[in-house]
Amino acid sequence: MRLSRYYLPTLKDTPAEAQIASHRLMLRAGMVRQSSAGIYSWLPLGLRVLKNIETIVREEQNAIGCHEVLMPTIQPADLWRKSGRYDDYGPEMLRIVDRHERDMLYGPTNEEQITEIFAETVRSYRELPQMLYHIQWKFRDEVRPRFGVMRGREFLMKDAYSFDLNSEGARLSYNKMFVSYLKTYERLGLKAIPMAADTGPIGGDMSHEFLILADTGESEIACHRDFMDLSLIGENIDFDGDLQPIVDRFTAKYAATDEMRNPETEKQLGDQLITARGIEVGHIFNFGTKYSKPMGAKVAGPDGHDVFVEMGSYGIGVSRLVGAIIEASHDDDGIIWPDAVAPFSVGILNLKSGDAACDQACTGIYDTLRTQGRDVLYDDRDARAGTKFADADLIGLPWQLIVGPRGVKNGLVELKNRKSGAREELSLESALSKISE
RNA sequence: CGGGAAGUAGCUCAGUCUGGUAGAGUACUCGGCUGGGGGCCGAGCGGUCGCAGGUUCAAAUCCUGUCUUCCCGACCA
Repeated sequence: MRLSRYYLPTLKDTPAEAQIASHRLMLRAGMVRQSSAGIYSWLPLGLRVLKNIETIVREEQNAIGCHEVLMPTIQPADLWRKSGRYDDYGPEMLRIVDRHERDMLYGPTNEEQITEIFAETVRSYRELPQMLYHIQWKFRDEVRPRFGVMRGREFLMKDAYSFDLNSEGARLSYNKMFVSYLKTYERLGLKAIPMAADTGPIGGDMSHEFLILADTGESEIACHRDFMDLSLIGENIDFDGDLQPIVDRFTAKYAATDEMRNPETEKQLGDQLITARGIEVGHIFNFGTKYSKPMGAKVAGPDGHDVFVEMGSYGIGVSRLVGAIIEASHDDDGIIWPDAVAPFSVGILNLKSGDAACDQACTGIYDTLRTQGRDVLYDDRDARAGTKFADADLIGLPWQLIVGPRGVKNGLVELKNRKSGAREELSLESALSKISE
Protein backbone atom coordinates (compact mmCIF):
# COMPACT_ATOMS: atom_id res chain seq x y z
CA MET A 1 0.00 0.00 0.00
CA ARG A 2 1.28 3.40 -0.93
CA LEU A 3 0.76 5.67 2.03
CA SER A 4 0.14 8.64 -0.24
CA ARG A 5 -3.01 6.88 -1.43
CA TYR A 6 -4.02 5.27 1.84
CA TYR A 7 -6.45 6.54 4.44
CA LEU A 8 -4.43 6.93 7.61
CA PRO A 9 -5.53 9.95 9.65
CA THR A 10 -2.87 10.01 12.38
CA LEU A 11 -2.93 12.61 15.13
CA LYS A 12 -0.03 14.45 16.68
CA ASP A 13 -1.97 15.47 19.76
CA THR A 14 -3.83 13.09 22.01
CA PRO A 15 -7.58 13.65 22.04
CA ALA A 16 -8.61 14.78 25.50
CA GLU A 17 -11.08 11.95 26.10
CA ALA A 18 -8.47 9.20 25.82
CA GLN A 19 -6.75 8.33 29.06
CA ILE A 20 -5.05 4.97 28.77
CA ALA A 21 -2.30 3.99 26.35
CA SER A 22 -4.26 1.74 24.02
CA HIS A 23 -7.10 4.22 23.65
CA ARG A 24 -4.72 7.11 23.03
CA LEU A 25 -2.66 5.16 20.55
CA MET A 26 -5.61 3.74 18.65
CA LEU A 27 -6.98 7.23 18.14
CA ARG A 28 -3.59 8.71 17.31
CA ALA A 29 -2.72 5.91 14.90
CA GLY A 30 -5.96 6.43 13.03
CA MET A 31 -7.31 2.99 13.88
CA VAL A 32 -10.68 3.97 15.28
CA ARG A 33 -12.96 6.96 15.77
CA GLN A 34 -15.38 7.22 18.62
CA SER A 35 -19.01 7.42 17.59
CA SER A 36 -20.54 7.69 21.05
CA ALA A 37 -19.59 6.41 24.50
CA GLY A 38 -18.24 2.90 24.09
CA ILE A 39 -19.07 2.69 20.38
CA TYR A 40 -16.43 2.99 17.70
CA SER A 41 -15.95 3.05 13.96
CA TRP A 42 -12.99 1.07 12.70
CA LEU A 43 -10.79 2.79 10.15
CA PRO A 44 -8.63 0.87 7.66
CA LEU A 45 -5.60 0.39 9.88
CA GLY A 46 -7.60 -0.71 12.90
CA LEU A 47 -9.79 -2.95 10.80
CA ARG A 48 -6.72 -4.73 9.43
CA VAL A 49 -5.62 -5.59 12.95
CA LEU A 50 -9.12 -6.60 13.99
CA LYS A 51 -9.36 -8.89 10.95
CA ASN A 52 -5.94 -10.38 11.62
CA ILE A 53 -6.96 -11.29 15.14
CA GLU A 54 -10.29 -12.59 13.93
CA THR A 55 -8.56 -14.81 11.38
CA ILE A 56 -6.29 -16.40 13.97
CA VAL A 57 -9.20 -17.00 16.32
CA ARG A 58 -11.21 -18.49 13.46
CA GLU A 59 -8.40 -20.79 12.33
CA GLU A 60 -7.89 -22.14 15.83
CA GLN A 61 -11.59 -22.74 16.31
CA ASN A 62 -11.82 -24.56 13.01
CA ALA A 63 -8.77 -26.60 13.98
CA ILE A 64 -10.62 -28.27 16.85
CA GLY A 65 -13.70 -29.05 14.81
CA CYS A 66 -15.75 -26.11 15.96
CA HIS A 67 -17.99 -24.97 13.11
CA GLU A 68 -18.63 -21.38 12.23
CA VAL A 69 -22.15 -20.01 12.02
CA LEU A 70 -23.44 -16.46 12.08
CA MET A 71 -26.34 -15.54 14.31
CA PRO A 72 -28.20 -12.22 14.29
CA THR A 73 -27.41 -9.21 16.41
CA ILE A 74 -31.11 -8.51 17.00
CA GLN A 75 -32.96 -11.23 18.88
CA PRO A 76 -36.60 -11.62 19.89
CA ALA A 77 -37.39 -11.06 23.57
CA ASP A 78 -39.43 -14.26 23.71
CA LEU A 79 -36.27 -16.28 23.27
CA TRP A 80 -34.90 -14.75 26.43
CA ARG A 81 -38.18 -15.01 28.27
CA LYS A 82 -37.94 -18.74 27.71
CA SER A 83 -34.60 -19.00 29.49
CA GLY A 84 -35.69 -16.57 32.16
CA ARG A 85 -32.90 -14.17 31.38
CA TYR A 86 -35.05 -11.41 29.87
CA ASP A 87 -35.94 -10.24 33.35
CA ASP A 88 -32.67 -11.24 34.97
CA TYR A 89 -30.39 -9.33 32.66
CA GLY A 90 -31.29 -5.83 33.74
CA PRO A 91 -30.55 -2.51 32.08
CA GLU A 92 -27.32 -3.82 30.56
CA MET A 93 -29.47 -5.31 27.85
CA LEU A 94 -30.43 -2.92 25.10
CA ARG A 95 -34.12 -3.44 24.52
CA ILE A 96 -35.74 -2.47 21.27
CA VAL A 97 -39.37 -2.35 20.14
CA ASP A 98 -40.03 -2.89 16.45
CA ARG A 99 -42.82 -1.30 14.39
CA HIS A 100 -45.24 -4.06 15.30
CA GLU A 101 -44.63 -3.39 18.98
CA ARG A 102 -42.70 -6.64 19.34
CA ASP A 103 -40.06 -6.68 22.03
CA MET A 104 -36.62 -7.24 20.59
CA LEU A 105 -33.12 -6.84 21.95
CA TYR A 106 -29.59 -6.30 20.71
CA GLY A 107 -27.88 -9.50 21.78
CA PRO A 108 -25.34 -9.31 24.61
CA THR A 109 -24.58 -13.01 24.01
CA ASN A 110 -26.14 -15.93 22.19
CA GLU A 111 -26.78 -18.93 24.45
CA GLU A 112 -30.53 -18.82 23.87
CA GLN A 113 -30.20 -18.37 20.14
CA ILE A 114 -27.77 -21.24 19.62
CA THR A 115 -29.65 -23.55 21.96
CA GLU A 116 -32.86 -22.97 20.06
CA ILE A 117 -31.14 -23.77 16.78
CA PHE A 118 -29.62 -26.89 18.26
CA ALA A 119 -32.91 -28.00 19.85
CA GLU A 120 -34.73 -27.64 16.54
CA THR A 121 -32.20 -29.60 14.52
CA VAL A 122 -30.47 -32.26 16.60
CA ARG A 123 -32.38 -35.33 17.76
CA SER A 124 -29.91 -38.10 18.54
CA TYR A 125 -26.87 -38.64 20.68
CA ARG A 126 -25.22 -39.99 17.49
CA GLU A 127 -24.92 -36.41 16.27
CA LEU A 128 -22.90 -35.43 19.35
CA PRO A 129 -20.57 -34.00 20.32
CA GLN A 130 -21.06 -30.75 18.48
CA MET A 131 -19.33 -27.39 18.71
CA LEU A 132 -20.50 -24.20 17.02
CA TYR A 133 -19.19 -20.67 17.14
CA HIS A 134 -19.64 -17.30 15.58
CA ILE A 135 -17.83 -14.00 15.55
CA GLN A 136 -20.41 -11.29 15.89
CA TRP A 137 -20.96 -7.85 17.36
CA LYS A 138 -22.53 -7.76 20.78
CA PHE A 139 -23.99 -4.94 22.79
CA ARG A 140 -23.95 -4.52 26.54
CA ASP A 141 -25.15 -1.19 27.81
CA GLU A 142 -22.42 -0.72 30.40
CA VAL A 143 -23.11 1.94 32.98
CA ARG A 144 -19.66 3.26 32.45
CA PRO A 145 -17.90 2.37 29.24
CA ARG A 146 -14.20 3.24 29.30
CA PHE A 147 -10.71 2.39 28.13
CA GLY A 148 -11.65 2.69 24.45
CA VAL A 149 -12.39 -0.64 22.78
CA MET A 150 -11.35 -2.56 25.90
CA ARG A 151 -14.55 -1.75 27.67
CA GLY A 152 -16.88 -0.66 24.94
CA ARG A 153 -20.61 -1.13 24.83
CA GLU A 154 -20.48 -2.55 21.32
CA PHE A 155 -17.80 -5.19 20.93
CA LEU A 156 -16.81 -8.03 18.64
CA MET A 157 -16.76 -11.38 20.34
CA LYS A 158 -16.09 -14.93 19.32
CA ASP A 159 -18.51 -17.08 21.24
CA ALA A 160 -18.53 -20.85 20.91
CA TYR A 161 -20.95 -23.38 22.32
CA SER A 162 -20.46 -27.07 22.93
CA PHE A 163 -23.11 -29.77 23.12
CA ASP A 164 -22.45 -33.14 24.70
CA LEU A 165 -24.43 -36.14 25.84
CA ASN A 166 -23.00 -36.21 29.34
CA SER A 167 -20.58 -34.51 31.67
CA GLU A 168 -17.66 -36.72 30.61
CA GLY A 169 -18.16 -35.54 27.05
CA ALA A 170 -18.54 -31.97 28.22
CA ARG A 171 -15.17 -32.25 29.95
CA LEU A 172 -13.56 -33.32 26.67
CA SER A 173 -15.09 -30.37 24.81
CA TYR A 174 -14.01 -28.05 27.58
CA ASN A 175 -10.45 -29.33 27.40
CA LYS A 176 -10.34 -28.95 23.64
CA MET A 177 -11.39 -25.36 23.94
CA PHE A 178 -8.99 -24.76 26.83
CA VAL A 179 -5.99 -25.91 24.82
CA SER A 180 -7.25 -24.18 21.70
CA TYR A 181 -7.31 -20.91 23.64
CA LEU A 182 -3.72 -21.40 24.78
CA LYS A 183 -2.70 -21.87 21.16
CA THR A 184 -4.74 -18.90 20.01
CA TYR A 185 -3.12 -16.52 22.46
CA GLU A 186 0.33 -17.81 21.69
CA ARG A 187 -0.23 -17.17 18.00
CA LEU A 188 -1.37 -13.66 18.85
CA GLY A 189 1.96 -13.08 20.57
CA LEU A 190 0.41 -12.97 24.04
CA LYS A 191 1.22 -14.65 27.30
CA ALA A 192 -2.22 -15.56 28.58
CA ILE A 193 -2.63 -17.20 31.95
CA PRO A 194 -5.67 -19.39 32.65
CA MET A 195 -7.17 -18.71 36.03
CA ALA A 196 -9.90 -20.55 37.81
CA ALA A 197 -13.01 -18.42 37.69
CA ASP A 198 -16.02 -18.23 39.91
CA THR A 199 -18.52 -20.82 38.71
CA GLY A 200 -21.39 -19.38 40.69
CA PRO A 201 -24.26 -21.65 41.66
CA ILE A 202 -23.17 -24.46 39.33
CA GLY A 203 -19.87 -25.11 41.03
CA GLY A 204 -17.05 -27.32 39.90
CA ASP A 205 -13.73 -26.45 38.31
CA MET A 206 -15.07 -25.98 34.80
CA SER A 207 -14.60 -22.29 34.32
CA HIS A 208 -11.47 -20.39 33.48
CA GLU A 209 -10.65 -16.85 32.60
CA PHE A 210 -7.64 -16.13 30.43
CA LEU A 211 -5.75 -13.03 31.42
CA ILE A 212 -2.78 -11.22 29.98
CA LEU A 213 -0.53 -9.12 32.14
CA ALA A 214 -0.48 -5.37 31.58
CA ASP A 215 0.10 -2.46 33.92
CA THR A 216 -3.25 -0.96 33.10
CA GLY A 217 -5.18 -4.19 33.61
CA GLU A 218 -8.56 -3.94 35.24
CA SER A 219 -7.97 -6.47 37.99
CA GLU A 220 -5.22 -7.34 40.40
CA ILE A 221 -4.04 -10.89 39.85
CA ALA A 222 -1.51 -13.23 41.39
CA CYS A 223 0.14 -16.30 39.94
CA HIS A 224 3.07 -18.65 40.28
CA ARG A 225 6.28 -17.52 38.64
CA ASP A 226 6.43 -20.72 36.58
CA PHE A 227 3.60 -19.51 34.35
CA MET A 228 6.10 -17.21 32.66
CA ASP A 229 7.87 -20.24 31.23
CA LEU A 230 4.87 -22.36 30.32
CA SER A 231 4.41 -22.68 26.58
CA LEU A 232 2.94 -24.90 23.89
CA ILE A 233 5.23 -23.60 21.19
CA GLY A 234 6.58 -26.39 19.06
CA GLU A 235 4.22 -28.98 20.48
CA ASN A 236 2.19 -31.01 18.04
CA ILE A 237 -1.18 -31.30 19.67
CA ASP A 238 -3.58 -34.12 18.89
CA PHE A 239 -6.96 -32.62 19.68
CA ASP A 240 -8.60 -36.02 19.41
CA GLY A 241 -6.21 -37.42 22.00
CA ASP A 242 -6.11 -36.95 25.74
CA LEU A 243 -5.71 -33.26 26.47
CA GLN A 244 -6.02 -33.58 30.23
CA PRO A 245 -2.24 -33.62 30.78
CA ILE A 246 -1.90 -30.28 29.03
CA VAL A 247 -4.82 -28.79 30.94
CA ASP A 248 -3.30 -30.11 34.16
CA ARG A 249 0.04 -28.59 33.30
CA PHE A 250 -1.57 -25.18 32.89
CA THR A 251 -3.79 -25.41 35.94
CA ALA A 252 -1.52 -27.12 38.44
CA LYS A 253 0.12 -23.93 39.66
CA TYR A 254 -1.56 -21.18 41.58
CA ALA A 255 -3.18 -18.40 39.58
CA ALA A 256 -6.08 -16.25 40.69
CA THR A 257 -7.96 -13.06 39.93
CA ASP A 258 -8.70 -10.74 42.80
CA GLU A 259 -11.94 -12.28 44.06
CA MET A 260 -10.48 -15.79 43.91
CA ARG A 261 -7.19 -15.09 45.65
CA ASN A 262 -6.07 -17.05 48.64
CA PRO A 263 -3.77 -15.18 51.05
CA GLU A 264 -2.61 -18.38 52.71
CA THR A 265 -1.45 -20.01 49.49
CA GLU A 266 0.24 -16.82 48.42
CA LYS A 267 2.12 -16.64 51.67
CA GLN A 268 3.49 -20.15 51.16
CA LEU A 269 4.64 -19.33 47.62
CA GLY A 270 6.84 -16.54 48.89
CA ASP A 271 9.03 -15.13 46.14
CA GLN A 272 7.61 -17.65 43.68
CA LEU A 273 4.55 -15.44 43.56
CA ILE A 274 3.98 -12.76 40.97
CA THR A 275 1.37 -10.10 41.48
CA ALA A 276 0.37 -7.95 38.58
CA ARG A 277 -2.57 -6.42 36.83
CA GLY A 278 -4.41 -8.42 34.22
CA ILE A 279 -6.80 -7.94 31.32
CA GLU A 280 -9.35 -10.65 30.73
CA VAL A 281 -9.25 -11.71 27.10
CA GLY A 282 -11.25 -14.91 27.27
CA HIS A 283 -13.60 -16.88 29.43
CA ILE A 284 -14.66 -20.49 29.11
CA PHE A 285 -17.49 -21.99 31.04
CA ASN A 286 -19.34 -25.22 31.42
CA PHE A 287 -22.91 -24.75 32.53
CA GLY A 288 -24.43 -28.20 32.20
CA THR A 289 -28.11 -28.09 31.40
CA LYS A 290 -28.77 -24.51 32.46
CA TYR A 291 -30.01 -23.55 29.00
CA SER A 292 -30.78 -26.92 27.45
CA LYS A 293 -33.54 -27.54 30.01
CA PRO A 294 -35.58 -24.37 29.59
CA MET A 295 -34.92 -24.27 25.85
CA GLY A 296 -35.82 -27.94 25.43
CA ALA A 297 -32.52 -29.04 23.92
CA LYS A 298 -32.60 -32.79 24.31
CA VAL A 299 -31.49 -35.76 22.29
CA ALA A 300 -32.33 -39.43 22.35
CA GLY A 301 -29.68 -41.31 24.30
CA PRO A 302 -28.39 -44.82 23.50
CA ASP A 303 -31.24 -46.27 25.55
CA GLY A 304 -33.85 -44.38 23.56
CA HIS A 305 -34.72 -41.99 26.34
CA ASP A 306 -34.36 -38.26 25.86
CA VAL A 307 -31.68 -36.44 27.84
CA PHE A 308 -30.91 -32.76 28.07
CA VAL A 309 -27.56 -31.95 26.51
CA GLU A 310 -24.61 -30.73 28.53
CA MET A 311 -23.44 -27.36 27.29
CA GLY A 312 -20.51 -25.02 27.58
CA SER A 313 -19.78 -21.58 26.22
CA TYR A 314 -16.45 -20.10 25.32
CA GLY A 315 -15.80 -16.45 24.66
CA ILE A 316 -12.91 -14.44 23.28
CA GLY A 317 -13.19 -10.66 23.13
CA VAL A 318 -11.87 -9.99 19.65
CA SER A 319 -12.17 -6.20 19.61
CA ARG A 320 -10.98 -6.04 23.20
CA LEU A 321 -7.86 -7.93 22.16
CA VAL A 322 -6.82 -5.07 19.90
CA GLY A 323 -6.64 -2.79 22.90
CA ALA A 324 -5.25 -5.48 25.17
CA ILE A 325 -2.37 -6.24 22.83
CA ILE A 326 -1.48 -2.56 22.70
CA GLU A 327 -1.61 -2.32 26.48
CA ALA A 328 0.83 -5.21 26.66
CA SER A 329 3.04 -3.96 23.86
CA HIS A 330 3.79 -0.29 23.36
CA ASP A 331 6.30 2.41 24.27
CA ASP A 332 6.41 6.20 24.37
CA ASP A 333 6.60 6.39 20.58
CA GLY A 334 3.65 4.19 19.81
CA ILE A 335 2.42 0.68 19.25
CA ILE A 336 4.67 -2.36 18.94
CA TRP A 337 2.65 -4.97 17.06
CA PRO A 338 3.40 -8.66 17.39
CA ASP A 339 4.15 -9.93 13.88
CA ALA A 340 1.00 -12.04 13.67
CA VAL A 341 -1.43 -9.16 14.04
CA ALA A 342 0.51 -6.22 12.60
CA PRO A 343 -1.53 -4.26 10.03
CA PHE A 344 1.47 -4.34 7.72
CA SER A 345 4.54 -6.46 8.28
CA VAL A 346 7.00 -4.02 6.74
CA GLY A 347 7.16 -0.30 6.21
CA ILE A 348 9.33 1.36 3.59
CA LEU A 349 10.34 4.88 4.49
CA ASN A 350 11.40 6.90 1.52
CA LEU A 351 13.29 9.71 3.18
CA LYS A 352 13.46 11.75 0.03
CA SER A 353 10.42 11.26 -2.12
CA GLY A 354 11.03 12.84 -5.49
CA ASP A 355 14.70 11.92 -5.54
CA ALA A 356 15.09 9.63 -8.55
CA ALA A 357 17.49 7.22 -6.87
CA CYS A 358 15.43 6.93 -3.69
CA ASP A 359 12.16 6.54 -5.57
CA GLN A 360 13.63 3.86 -7.78
CA ALA A 361 15.12 1.94 -4.86
CA CYS A 362 11.86 2.13 -2.93
CA THR A 363 9.58 1.01 -5.71
CA GLY A 364 11.97 -1.86 -6.37
CA ILE A 365 11.79 -2.99 -2.75
CA TYR A 366 8.06 -2.42 -2.68
CA ASP A 367 7.47 -4.60 -5.74
CA THR A 368 9.80 -7.31 -4.48
CA LEU A 369 8.12 -7.56 -1.10
CA ARG A 370 4.66 -7.55 -2.60
CA THR A 371 5.67 -10.31 -4.96
CA GLN A 372 6.68 -12.28 -1.88
CA GLY A 373 3.15 -11.80 -0.60
CA ARG A 374 4.12 -9.39 2.18
CA ASP A 375 1.81 -6.68 3.44
CA VAL A 376 3.87 -3.59 2.83
CA LEU A 377 3.19 0.01 3.65
CA TYR A 378 5.31 2.26 1.46
CA ASP A 379 5.61 5.79 2.84
CA ASP A 380 5.99 7.67 -0.43
CA ARG A 381 4.51 10.88 0.94
CA ASP A 382 6.15 14.19 0.27
CA ALA A 383 6.90 14.65 3.94
CA ARG A 384 9.93 15.19 6.09
CA ALA A 385 11.92 12.30 7.44
CA GLY A 386 10.90 13.07 10.99
CA THR A 387 7.23 12.80 10.13
CA LYS A 388 7.77 9.42 8.53
CA PHE A 389 9.80 8.08 11.44
CA ALA A 390 7.19 9.29 13.89
CA ASP A 391 4.26 7.77 12.01
CA ALA A 392 6.04 4.47 11.41
CA ASP A 393 6.79 4.11 15.10
CA LEU A 394 3.31 5.25 16.06
CA ILE A 395 1.51 2.66 13.96
CA GLY A 396 4.01 0.09 15.11
CA LEU A 397 5.14 -1.73 11.99
CA PRO A 398 7.49 -4.57 13.08
CA TRP A 399 10.09 -3.76 10.44
CA GLN A 400 11.02 -0.44 8.88
CA LEU A 401 13.17 -0.27 5.78
CA ILE A 402 14.68 3.19 5.76
CA VAL A 403 15.79 4.36 2.36
CA GLY A 404 17.63 7.65 2.10
CA PRO A 405 19.93 9.33 -0.38
CA ARG A 406 22.95 8.73 1.81
CA GLY A 407 22.65 4.95 1.80
CA VAL A 408 21.24 4.52 -1.67
CA LYS A 409 24.41 6.04 -3.08
CA ASN A 410 26.31 3.09 -1.61
CA GLY A 411 23.66 0.49 -2.27
CA LEU A 412 22.65 0.34 1.38
CA VAL A 413 19.37 0.58 3.24
CA GLU A 414 18.73 0.77 6.93
CA LEU A 415 16.63 -1.86 8.67
CA LYS A 416 14.95 -0.99 11.93
CA ASN A 417 13.27 -3.42 14.22
CA ARG A 418 10.40 -1.68 16.00
CA LYS A 419 10.50 -3.92 19.04
CA SER A 420 14.22 -3.81 19.84
CA GLY A 421 14.81 -0.43 18.28
CA ALA A 422 17.94 -1.87 16.65
CA ARG A 423 18.96 -0.29 13.36
CA GLU A 424 21.58 -1.55 10.98
CA GLU A 425 22.80 -0.61 7.56
CA LEU A 426 22.66 -3.52 5.18
CA SER A 427 22.72 -4.30 1.53
CA LEU A 428 19.22 -4.52 0.14
CA GLU A 429 19.51 -8.28 -0.29
CA SER A 430 20.52 -8.98 3.29
CA ALA A 431 17.83 -6.63 4.59
CA LEU A 432 15.17 -8.48 2.64
CA SER A 433 16.39 -11.87 3.77
CA LYS A 434 16.54 -10.70 7.37
CA ILE A 435 12.91 -9.60 7.27
CA SER A 436 11.90 -12.98 5.92
CA GLU A 437 13.58 -14.92 8.71
C1' C B 1 -26.20 4.42 39.68
C1' G B 2 -23.42 7.76 43.51
C1' G B 3 -19.18 11.48 43.56
C1' G B 4 -16.16 14.89 40.48
C1' A B 5 -14.68 17.56 35.91
C1' A B 6 -15.20 19.37 30.99
C1' G B 7 -17.84 21.09 26.30
C1' U B 8 -14.77 27.60 22.17
C1' A B 9 -11.28 26.06 14.68
C1' G B 10 -9.85 18.96 12.49
C1' C B 11 -6.53 18.39 17.28
C1' U B 12 -4.40 20.66 22.06
C1' C B 13 -6.08 24.74 24.67
C1' A B 14 -6.54 30.38 26.30
C1' G B 15 -10.54 33.84 26.84
C1' U B 16 -15.63 33.14 31.28
C1' C B 17 -14.13 35.38 37.68
C1' U B 18 -14.84 41.49 36.20
C1' G B 19 -20.60 41.12 29.80
C1' G B 20 -18.57 45.24 24.79
C1' U B 21 -14.98 43.41 17.25
C1' A B 22 -13.72 35.25 18.27
C1' G B 23 -7.96 34.08 20.01
C1' A B 24 -3.02 31.10 20.12
C1' G B 25 -0.27 26.71 18.84
C1' U B 26 -0.78 22.75 15.63
C1' A B 27 -3.12 20.67 11.31
C1' C B 28 -4.81 22.20 6.33
C1' U B 29 -4.07 25.52 1.44
C1' C B 30 -0.55 28.63 -1.51
C1' G B 31 4.58 30.66 -2.21
C1' G B 32 9.72 30.44 -0.80
C1' C B 33 13.85 28.21 1.92
C1' U B 34 14.91 23.34 3.49
C1' G B 35 15.73 17.84 3.64
C1' G B 36 17.95 11.35 8.41
C1' G B 37 13.57 12.04 14.26
C1' G B 38 6.82 15.77 13.76
C1' G B 39 12.05 22.14 10.31
C1' C B 40 11.94 27.76 9.08
C1' C B 41 9.77 32.43 6.83
C1' G B 42 5.47 34.70 4.70
C1' A B 43 0.36 34.76 3.15
C1' G B 44 -4.44 32.37 3.59
C1' C B 45 -8.73 28.99 4.79
C1' G B 46 -11.35 27.42 8.91
C1' G B 47 -15.85 28.65 14.62
C1' U B 48 -24.51 28.54 14.91
C1' C B 49 -18.46 29.41 21.56
C1' G B 50 -22.82 21.74 22.91
C1' C B 51 -28.28 22.93 22.67
C1' A B 52 -32.75 25.66 24.43
C1' G B 53 -34.74 29.51 27.15
C1' G B 54 -33.99 33.87 30.21
C1' U B 55 -31.53 38.68 32.09
C1' U B 56 -29.33 42.94 29.38
C1' C B 57 -28.69 48.36 24.88
C1' A B 58 -25.21 44.19 24.41
C1' A B 59 -23.92 37.17 26.40
C1' A B 60 -18.51 32.45 24.82
C1' U B 61 -18.84 35.30 29.56
C1' C B 62 -24.45 36.12 34.12
C1' C B 63 -29.13 32.85 35.39
C1' U B 64 -32.29 28.35 34.51
C1' G B 65 -32.92 23.90 32.09
C1' U B 66 -31.11 20.16 28.98
C1' C B 67 -27.74 17.05 26.10
C1' U B 68 -22.94 15.03 25.49
C1' U B 69 -18.10 13.39 26.97
C1' C B 70 -14.34 12.10 30.49
C1' C B 71 -12.41 10.65 35.48
C1' C B 72 -13.06 7.95 40.57
C1' G B 73 -16.22 4.23 42.91
C1' A B 74 -19.88 -0.03 42.70
C1' C B 75 -20.64 -3.65 38.10
C1' C B 76 -18.74 -6.50 33.49
C1' A B 77 -16.04 -10.21 27.37
